[in-house]
Amino acid sequence: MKWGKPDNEPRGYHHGNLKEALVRAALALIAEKGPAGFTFADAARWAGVSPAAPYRHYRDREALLADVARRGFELFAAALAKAWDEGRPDLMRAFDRLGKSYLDFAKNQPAYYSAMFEAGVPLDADPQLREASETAFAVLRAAAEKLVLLMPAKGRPPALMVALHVWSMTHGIASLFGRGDAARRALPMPAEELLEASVLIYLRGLGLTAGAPPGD
Amino acid sequence: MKWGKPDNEPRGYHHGNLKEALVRAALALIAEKGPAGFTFADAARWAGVSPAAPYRHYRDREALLADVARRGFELFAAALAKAWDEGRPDLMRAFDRLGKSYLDFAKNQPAYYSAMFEAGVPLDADPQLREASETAFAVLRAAAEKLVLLMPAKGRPPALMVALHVWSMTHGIASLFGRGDAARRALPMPAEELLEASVLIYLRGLGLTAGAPPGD
DNA sequence: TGTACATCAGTGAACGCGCGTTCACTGATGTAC
DNA sequence: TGTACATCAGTGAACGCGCGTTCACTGATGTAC
Repeated sequence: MKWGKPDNEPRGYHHGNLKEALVRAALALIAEKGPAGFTFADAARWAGVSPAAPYRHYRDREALLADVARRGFELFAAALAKAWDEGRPDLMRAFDRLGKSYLDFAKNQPAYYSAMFEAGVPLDADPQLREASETAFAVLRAAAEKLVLLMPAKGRPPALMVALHVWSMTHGIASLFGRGDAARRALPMPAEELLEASVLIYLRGLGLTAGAPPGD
Repeated sequence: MKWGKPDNEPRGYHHGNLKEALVRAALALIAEKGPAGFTFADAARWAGVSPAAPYRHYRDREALLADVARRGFELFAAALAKAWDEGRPDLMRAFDRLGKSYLDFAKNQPAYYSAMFEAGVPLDADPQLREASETAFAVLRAAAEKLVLLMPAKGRPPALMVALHVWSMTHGIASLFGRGDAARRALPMPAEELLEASVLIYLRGLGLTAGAPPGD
């Protein structure tokens, strides 16, 4: 599965799209061996260029990884925003979609997720990276803002806290059970259901749902 | 901080305690540069022996890491069991201690925590590793068992699910905000408080607390 | 208590390997006129 | 439209380095008698 390589049709002296190819190489290699499991030279080999070529596009391996993380956060933010859809048709349904979309991303884009949260890329490596990560979190936060407005003003919890809680639950599930690799634990139920139940119980704890208690 | 090395007092031909020293070396190096950031040779150097010496004790770097993870889970299980203390003096207080103890471990033993949850060590690398990890989780599960018994039998959720929920929340917070390194996000409140609030809201959602809503 | 011997836990030199990085280079592309 | 030239994006050879791993070895320790 090397969609970065023209494989048959041999390319000329110039690759033409090496930067993109390197990103794809990084993703493929992360998926295969984890974020620490590949080298700059590997990426070059995967893209079918000489080991010196990547230096035209990235200062070093770190910079490539940071770029992958940045792109990941941008895709992530877009996916979350689309799922949230400004809270339509109603907040509960939209919130549910938001959580599922988060898990979906972790499951279907494990390489991006890895680069974003597990590769140890410092967020300040690149202002654009930090910005992308904040944009993604802003979606969650905006959703929390709207949610807490459903509560009576008196005992209303800080929206930021609610956002952090939901983020933690979701990331916890994604990171412990979300992916299918060997290091993860087996689960008696799908991760999506585990998350949905957890968020429902949490929201009920906030007084936000009138639903039946779990188990009924 | 090389407590593994006799430093001044030069040792003889035999190290005497190399296995332990290698474990300490791994912990120190993980703390310094992350679980992927050290080599077998590094560990030997840190312990002050030749690069061939570690082979007398571990098949390879993976085996060393797995041993560190195993020891980590054993310490972890002991800490959790002590905090839970069979639910004394009452379940709520004991449960609160349990969560705090989890976060404590993540914060004070980041190197162990890393080896256990982030180094990608497959649990089946070693039966003892798997067993240790299950012993740790069993504490959480036993606590959840007792907790759900407080609920009316009718709408009682599966204890396993409750245990997984709490584990996810805690691991999520620990992994996103628990440690002080550069890759983590800043928080408007201490991680312990964030967790405590989250668990309280969750338990209220289960109908388990009569406490006031947050913010009052 | 002494001695011979087996076993254990280290040494240090050596190897092949792949990595990161640099360098002068060259083929391809774009642009000014 | 053609040509000269600058710039760009690759090459490939080279380097020093540290790693993982092996090997025959040796010093220290434990034990049988």
